[in-house]
Amino acid sequence: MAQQTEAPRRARLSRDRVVLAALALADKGGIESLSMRNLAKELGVVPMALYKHVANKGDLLDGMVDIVFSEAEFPSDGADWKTAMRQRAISMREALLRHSWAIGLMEGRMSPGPANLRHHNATMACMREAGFSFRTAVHAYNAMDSYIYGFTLQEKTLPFETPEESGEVVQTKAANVAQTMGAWADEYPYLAEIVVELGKAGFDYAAEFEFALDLILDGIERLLQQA
Amino acid sequence: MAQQTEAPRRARLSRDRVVLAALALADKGGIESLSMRNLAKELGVVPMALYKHVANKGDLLDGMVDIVFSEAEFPSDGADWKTAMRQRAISMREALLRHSWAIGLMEGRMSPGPANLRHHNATMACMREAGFSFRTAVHAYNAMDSYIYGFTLQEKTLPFETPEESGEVVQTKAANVAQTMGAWADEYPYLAEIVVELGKAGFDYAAEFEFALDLILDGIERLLQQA
DNA sequence: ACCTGAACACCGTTCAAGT
DNA sequence: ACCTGAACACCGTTCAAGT
Repeated sequence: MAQQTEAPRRARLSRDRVVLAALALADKGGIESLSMRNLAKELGVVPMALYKHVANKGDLLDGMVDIVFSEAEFPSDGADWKTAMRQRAISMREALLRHSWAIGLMEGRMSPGPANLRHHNATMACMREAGFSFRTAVHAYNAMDSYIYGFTLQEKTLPFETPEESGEVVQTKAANVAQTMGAWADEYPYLAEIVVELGKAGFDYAAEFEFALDLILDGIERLLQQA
Repeated sequence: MAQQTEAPRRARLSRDRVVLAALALADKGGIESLSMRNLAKELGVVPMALYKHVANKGDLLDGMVDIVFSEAEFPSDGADWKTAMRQRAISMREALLRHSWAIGLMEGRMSPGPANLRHHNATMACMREAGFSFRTAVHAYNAMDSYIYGFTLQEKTLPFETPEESGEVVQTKAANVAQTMGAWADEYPYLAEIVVELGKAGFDYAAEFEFALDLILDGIERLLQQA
């Protein structure tokens, strides 16, 4: 009783609490703001207390990445492969936008978590059961994931804003570009076109994502028809 | 004369020497081994000496990224768009493999260097002059770059080795996967297929890259025929 | 003009100690 | 069993001083 009122804000630590707090911290301030020391402060604890619940910072990142996988939809049994793959891609982009620090960490970690395994297995299952050969399914999976990771990687850093937002950031970059181009602006007319046109109209990331996604899905569909 | 023999290994610093040494350091030990302090040591100088030649670490990275752009081929005037784009993609992948620390930094920096500007302008020029509309050229450029960045991002971290190499790393991951899967191995048959098949046969990254690259290029070509 | 040295506010992690 | 405190070997960068 006395203990409970003495430190009411300091619930017992656990691996889940540590990993979820780390995820929230990275979402808010970016991966570079996630330090063991900052995380400890956020949890009202001394840095070393964390090491009772995660082995080290890499183990912490493993846990965070698996939460991101758990947020991405995966194909359910018997779904039409093309709509299932389309939905998977859109859902994965959304999860990666919510947690953009995760993009470069999704495939590289050596200890994949349960959500990771479930996701990859379900995606391969969907393609194989739709009639794709093993090798063609690998090609198709590679094409889609490379596109998803690459698109979100750019989306996270590109300065072009969505049509709804102001063009403030674009104008900063445009100013920098103009400065760098200096007197040679005439040398780069097509680059100027991009800066001007996308600065004016904005950049609809969701529509842009789906454009090339459908281009790739149509290409994959053709592989199935040939086989 | 005396000065020259007194400190023969310590040539005058310059921005170029600093940036090139930083690039070599990142290539050798990864971006996490590139610190201002390590770089200074490599150049036989005290950390603070670097700040006379680069404004800060971000400015240093800007310089490094532009060197990577300078190593990637870009379409020359009047080239056939499809072969030029194919060659650009292959050359960009090769440059990114040599400098894989750069993948997430290529498009985000706010102060693009001269090689960066030249590359983007030449690529847009090639598409526009081939008859693509501005919007379609943007769609196509986005599709290709997302794929290139995403593929190399995975290639840099994926544990599958090329057919020529031993399967050592794959077996480490396979062991980890098996351990995580534990008694539920039967739940993930399609994942097991990947681990077993690619563990046996290896993964031909260059061929895999070109497979989906051609799929995308064919899709883009169809856009031109429709317009 | 260019380089140095000391200092400040940070990192991840180990180790021995407290409760 | 869980948390703490001090310490070690690191970061990027500022500021005042040297040559």
